[in-house]
Amino acid sequence: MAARTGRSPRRTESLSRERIVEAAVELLDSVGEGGLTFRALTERLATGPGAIYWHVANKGELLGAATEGVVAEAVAVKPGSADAPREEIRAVAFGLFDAIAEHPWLATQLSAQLSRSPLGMVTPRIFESIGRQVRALGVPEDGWFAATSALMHYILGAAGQHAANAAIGRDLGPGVDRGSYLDSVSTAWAQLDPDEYSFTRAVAGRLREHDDREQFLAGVDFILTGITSRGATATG
Amino acid sequence: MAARTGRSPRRTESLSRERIVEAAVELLDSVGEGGLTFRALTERLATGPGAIYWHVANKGELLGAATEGVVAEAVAVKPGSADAPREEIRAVAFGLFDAIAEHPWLATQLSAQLSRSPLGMVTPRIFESIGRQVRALGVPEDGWFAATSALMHYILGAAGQHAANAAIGRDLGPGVDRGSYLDSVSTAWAQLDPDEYSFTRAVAGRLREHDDREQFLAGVDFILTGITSRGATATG
DNA sequence: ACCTGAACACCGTTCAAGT
DNA sequence: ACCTGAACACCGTTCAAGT
Repeated sequence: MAARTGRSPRRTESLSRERIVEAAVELLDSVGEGGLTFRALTERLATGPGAIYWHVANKGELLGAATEGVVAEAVAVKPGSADAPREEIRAVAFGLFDAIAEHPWLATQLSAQLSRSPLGMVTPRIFESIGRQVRALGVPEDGWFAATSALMHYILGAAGQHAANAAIGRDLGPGVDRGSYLDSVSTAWAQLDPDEYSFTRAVAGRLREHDDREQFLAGVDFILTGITSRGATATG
Repeated sequence: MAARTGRSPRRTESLSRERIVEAAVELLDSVGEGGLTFRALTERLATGPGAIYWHVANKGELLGAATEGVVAEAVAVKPGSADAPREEIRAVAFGLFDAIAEHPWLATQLSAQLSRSPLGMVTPRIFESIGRQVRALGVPEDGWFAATSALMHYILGAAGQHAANAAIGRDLGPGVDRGSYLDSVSTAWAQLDPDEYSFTRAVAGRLREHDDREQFLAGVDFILTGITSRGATATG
């Protein structure tokens, strides 16, 4: 039976960049962005900080590698599928949506990462998987760049914000479920100043009913409609 | 002439939450997100950390207040204007776009802030200014929430990513201008693997030519088209 | 009520020394 | 080539003490 303890201190495999990044992802997932420290990492890997710095330049690079790994997995095309382009774009969008929901730290990291290095591989990877479907959609070539950029920006932005909202709902403690959390926000919106917030008050009820994924998809579809509608590719 | 030195150590006005937030914004603008430390803040305000903690609970609250102040200014409706709703939405979008371009730290903070407190005033403020125009656009009531959310998500997401890109261009050092930076990214994209990145390679040239604001606006217009096209408000 | 400033726990990173 | 672990500079935050 010799049950393995969850976190045995002995380290059999030697350290590697791969193992370090893996541990970083686990740490990010389990304790959040603030929980990824070199102290926690050295403990988990049963080593010292110097050993980590031998494989990784600094914390930023480590976060970059963690982000790239998770994103690569998320946007990977499922081998069998050859859906219509619209469906493929929805699939890529949901792939990222779910990845961010599963790894909430991705949201922050993606915006940080896209900024730090468009020369890195994260942006091209996402851009490519969306762009291929835009092309397949029959968008004229001079509209490819604008269409793909708009989709990518929306998907990353919206997925990040939905994930952030979901994270609150999760961290409320055992007594509060998602429904009652949305209720409280909805109620707060309904009590805003009637002059300054007439619109927000009017839709406060929708907040309670809305489905995150459905709403995320609605945005993707707005853009798809805009992209494929006649004349949409004209500039200016 | 008794010229006032830029940063005299004597502090005439007494400390206040307002002055602290103001100094935080200045610090964020001038030295970036990493530059906002309580050390730097105490020096600038000629005081001790305890004094700041008397007015502000912690660093998170300080960042929240800085964000809210700048956003409020950005989305404020210009009194004279009564443009068509489409133009108003473009104006709100550009207001946020420019605010983020001017205060790059806003991008990170907005996603952090929207997440931490939809009960706060940042989200409703943006939501309201966009939503009023959506209503004026004649979108049927059951589509208001989805349309406004999609626009808000796109605007915040895309503006943040454009600003991040712009920030790189800015930080390249005196020798490198924006044009040659885009050239280098464009060249890197053109050299990606032809099988894995056929689309990205094909549009690499567009990267060099593209105008950030124009492209940002194109995305807004895609969504506006999607929102106002027949049947767009039908759910799932 | 408002401010001072030393002190605390913790962080990322370095580096001489080991194998 | 790869790892150890003490040490360094810096961070956010606290709190007894002053006015």
